[in-house]
Amino acid sequence: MAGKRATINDVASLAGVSIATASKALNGRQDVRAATRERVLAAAAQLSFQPNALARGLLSGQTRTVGLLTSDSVGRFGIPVLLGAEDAFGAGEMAVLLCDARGDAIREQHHLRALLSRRVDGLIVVGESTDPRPSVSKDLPIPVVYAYAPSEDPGDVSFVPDDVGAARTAVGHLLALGRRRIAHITGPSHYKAARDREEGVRSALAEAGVAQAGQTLWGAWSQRWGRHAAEMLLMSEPSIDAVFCGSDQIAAGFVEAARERGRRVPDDIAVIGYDNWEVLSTETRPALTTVDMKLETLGRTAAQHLFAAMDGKATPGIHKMPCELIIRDSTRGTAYLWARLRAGSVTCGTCHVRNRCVFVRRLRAVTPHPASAHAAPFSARWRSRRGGYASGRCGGRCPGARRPCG
Amino acid sequence: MAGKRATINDVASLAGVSIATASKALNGRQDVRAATRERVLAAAAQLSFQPNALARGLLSGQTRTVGLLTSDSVGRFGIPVLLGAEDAFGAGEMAVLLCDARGDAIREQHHLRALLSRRVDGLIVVGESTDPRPSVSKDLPIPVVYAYAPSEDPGDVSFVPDDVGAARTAVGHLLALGRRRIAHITGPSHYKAARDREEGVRSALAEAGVAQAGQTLWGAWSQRWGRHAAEMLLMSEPSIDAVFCGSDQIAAGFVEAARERGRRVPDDIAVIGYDNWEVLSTETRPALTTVDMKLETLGRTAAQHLFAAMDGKATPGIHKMPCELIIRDSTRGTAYLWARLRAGSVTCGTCHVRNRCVFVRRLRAVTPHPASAHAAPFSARWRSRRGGYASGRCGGRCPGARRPCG
DNA sequence: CTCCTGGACTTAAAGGTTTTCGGAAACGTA
DNA sequence: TACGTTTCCGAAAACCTTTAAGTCCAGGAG
Repeated sequence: MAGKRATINDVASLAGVSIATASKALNGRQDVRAATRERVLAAAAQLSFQPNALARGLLSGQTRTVGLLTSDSVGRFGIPVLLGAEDAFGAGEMAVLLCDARGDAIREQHHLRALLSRRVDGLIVVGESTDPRPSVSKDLPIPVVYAYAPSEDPGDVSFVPDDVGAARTAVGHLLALGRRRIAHITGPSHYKAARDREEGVRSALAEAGVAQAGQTLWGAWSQRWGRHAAEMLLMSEPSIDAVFCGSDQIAAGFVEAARERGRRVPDDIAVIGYDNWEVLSTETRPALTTVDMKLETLGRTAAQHLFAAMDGKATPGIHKMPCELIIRDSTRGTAYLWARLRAGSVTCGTCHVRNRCVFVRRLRAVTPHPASAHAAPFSARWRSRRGGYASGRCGGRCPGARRPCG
Repeated sequence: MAGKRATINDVASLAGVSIATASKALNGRQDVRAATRERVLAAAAQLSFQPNALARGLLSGQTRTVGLLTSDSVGRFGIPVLLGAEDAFGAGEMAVLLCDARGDAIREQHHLRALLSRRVDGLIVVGESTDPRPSVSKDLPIPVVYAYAPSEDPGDVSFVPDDVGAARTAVGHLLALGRRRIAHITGPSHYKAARDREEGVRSALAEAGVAQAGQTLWGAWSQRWGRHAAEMLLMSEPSIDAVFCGSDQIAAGFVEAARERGRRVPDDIAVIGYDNWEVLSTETRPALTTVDMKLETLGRTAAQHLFAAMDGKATPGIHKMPCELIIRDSTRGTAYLWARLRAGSVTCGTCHVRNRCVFVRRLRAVTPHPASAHAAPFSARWRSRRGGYASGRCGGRCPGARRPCG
């Protein structure tokens, strides 16, 4: 801890100029001789002067600070959004004031007042589910953007994942693999996310003229429900060859129970999860094909639009952000991959590089529909060195991969 | 969005008093007639006046804001600490300014300057591992507290989990269960956390005069390493009856591989994890006995000590925070529980209530050493209604339980 | 009557910075 | 010398709130 903090006054007197000149020199403005500026800068460095953001903000009316109001940051969904937003802001000179209301409206009002009194330049409200939430923007002197949970007021700016589209893509993937007996297990029906995904499933199946295998099973988001549902489903619909699950937890439970019942994944039943919660999706065997909601991107986009709104360029409405299907071993099969490859939109589920994975390149080189190209690029020796868990990995040779695969 | 924000000046003139009187009325101070105060308050409400925290802070020199500097909030460990801290601050009128340096020292310096220029009253630095990190507190005009990762400077205030003690407790639990062939699988040896836990294991075993089964296996924190290590260990030390794992991921991998090799958990081998990462520890079968580092408590404590430090009551040094062993099915066995019960420190792994779980009460009532009391309170019918996964749950009847069990 | 007391209110300063405007000096031109 | 222009710098206002100090007045005591 040092003593008193230096003010521009101290800098000015040390440099032998007035505070006005010091201010101009420090802020790189005109009307200061080079030699004088030099002197001021030297004095500032000597005193390790830090301009007082409070005084500056008081004068300019801008604090270069935004509020991040979350209703439940314990939830897994708020965090990535928060990080994406922090990322976008941090790139500039913005700071983030974090408030967690814990789902309590009173506490939310309290935090809102605190943020307002701190004169934040903008506000991001991030929710814990995709169900619409009450607007806070009424009569607020600053722009507000909603992330993950949209505002009930369509005049507000909201960003949500496109659950309907993602479910449609997922089911399309199963159909392209040739699966025709497709079941759907999901969470509680009072979640809009569950209902939206169900809508996507229905629409994709209807479009293909395929009937759903059994009824949609509504339950919880948990692994336990996945196991339970698997038992019920395998009893009532023994002929299913694919399942779309509303969460990775459900999918992990399903895979476990199915295996115990003697069904192989993906050979007998292809399984798709949701959320790309990596501890589950990449660590279970087989690794789960799953929907990644790109929540960090969503948060970043929300932050960028908040910037735009602070410049007066608001874009009202509920913006649906595209999700991405991450294809892994639980839907191994190449027909669909091949089609996506032509369209140029295959992403390696491990290294996250588009069209670069050795696996995909090999696939392109060999044949339009190789029967089991997925594990092909890897020699038995290489696989055994890796403990046998390497199938579908690209062996770390992807150029530009974020992390080595395998 | 409303127009211009009201200042205390507007309030004063609307109420027909001077700004000094308005300030006094608003802040509930003496020397204001009741009727006048009434008038001012009404005016403030009418204009929805929010005092400008900037101006207030400029004058008082206190912003009632603290900085939270994290080196990697993506890590699982930073988040709970952050939440605990936010919790402690939010209870007062403090706000939290969040900065994520992403492990980059340059960026950290940048954020530090930004926080300083915003005149935060204090700073919490939270790290992503328990390895000591460089101090930032040199010549800082504000108090700093380190959470999870301690500062290299022993003169700073740091809070870290007591990894040594937790490992000792965990191994003590295994010994009390009668296990004598105890192995240890953990993460990379360049992690202080791994080395500390190893020290705890060694000390507990030495104290009991029991030799460790095989060498400590150092690897990664991943599920894959758990599987791999299990294969190696079951080959080289087939007689093991317990394993202490450095993380829940390792433990989950171990359980999976052990089961495939025909070993039952916990009957043949008792398994303990670390972190109490609930998606793994409660959802795997059997649910994992594991060490909970109480990171939220750690964060809260750090925040409280920051308050104290802001009052000049700093408590330098590295404070080791106690961890808690959460006993679940993967070490099912009652001898040890019974001993802990006498000491009054058994916590139900599901509902987190001390000594209240039906299981524990039943245990107390029946016999000092029931052979299989764990599943006893549950009728076969109740279990089948629950899908058979209910063993060890208390059936939701715990008084004061945070959430229904089972 | 004066003096004192205390209550109710106002004035003014302070806090640190930015910005506008005016002043002074230097220089060139008539 | 007189005057205009350019360059550099300083004085002061502004931002909004809090607070110490001061004013004013009514009422009580002497």
